[in-house]
Amino acid sequence: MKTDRTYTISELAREFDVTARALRFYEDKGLLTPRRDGLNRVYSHRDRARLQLILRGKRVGLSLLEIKEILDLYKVDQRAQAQTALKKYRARIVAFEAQREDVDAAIEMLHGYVAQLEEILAKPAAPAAVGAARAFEQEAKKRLQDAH
Amino acid sequence: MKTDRTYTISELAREFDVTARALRFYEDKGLLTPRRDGLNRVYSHRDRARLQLILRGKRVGLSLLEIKEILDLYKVDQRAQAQTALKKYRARIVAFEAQREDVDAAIEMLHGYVAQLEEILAKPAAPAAVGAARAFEQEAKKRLQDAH
DNA sequence: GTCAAAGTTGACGCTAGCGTCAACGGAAGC
DNA sequence: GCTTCCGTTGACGCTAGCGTCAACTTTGAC
Repeated sequence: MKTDRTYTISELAREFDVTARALRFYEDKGLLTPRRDGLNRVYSHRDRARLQLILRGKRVGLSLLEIKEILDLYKVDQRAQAQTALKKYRARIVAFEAQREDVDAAIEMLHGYVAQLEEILAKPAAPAAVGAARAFEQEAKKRLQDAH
Repeated sequence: MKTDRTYTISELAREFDVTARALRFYEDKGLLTPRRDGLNRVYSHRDRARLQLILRGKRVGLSLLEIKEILDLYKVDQRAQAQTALKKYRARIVAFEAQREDVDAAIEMLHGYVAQLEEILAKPAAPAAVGAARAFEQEAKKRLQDAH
């Protein structure tokens, strides 16, 4: 596993579609600590992995501080700290599971909306009963409103 | 279904554990539009439902603008608009599914961390081989570090 | 009447998470 | 030499999402 490749700041920025400014910001906040070649930042394979975790954390709605906390729990090497780390991780898991439920609910809701819109669009003013179609639309609209 | 009960601002605030300030803010941003009794806001059962959606949206990481967009798509009543609404909803569904994957991945990751921490804690300096236990801890620690 | 509780509308403040200069330093091509 | 990238460190700016007064009204209890 020769993963000793390194990256420049703009390489990483391009790869993950963030700006170099963001990477420096994460460093300021202690989330990344690339080595230096003179002044220039040199990102290792592990820095890259951390960045992935940071971005994933952001996508699921964590603040940079929360992400840092999670990453920092690795520094644990005493038993007492391991205990509290464990607690925190477990709490996070519970929170994430709740969030997954929210996401699932949102998806379901949107599927419902989509289905209703599809129904409406599937009725392009029926030739034999325009009035009936109109009535149906009104009804569908009402249901949409009521869902609100 | 007699759901014509109404709510005051502080009732809703308490129920959903947000501040009255937040509710007024959502109104400013056009996400809620309660009726008025003089100056006082009167929230209906539908306002309450909208609030639930707003908060759920926030929990899954949507901005207030995005939430408003989704809610506003209901106002659609022309076919052309229904088409674009449909597209937007579908795009949202795709985005949410990606987010669910992120959440699942995060949960899995944390489960991995927890398992490793539990292993460490399950080895309280074995009586017959303290040295070996120490070595194990070092190894476990190394693996944790490498995961980073 | 008056007193407290709950409501109202501004208006200003604050944090997070960067974007956007400004001013500068090598290194590489010509 | 000069220019052109790519990088650096400040420093200021900006938006979102409220928190927090301030100053006032309305309403019910007593």
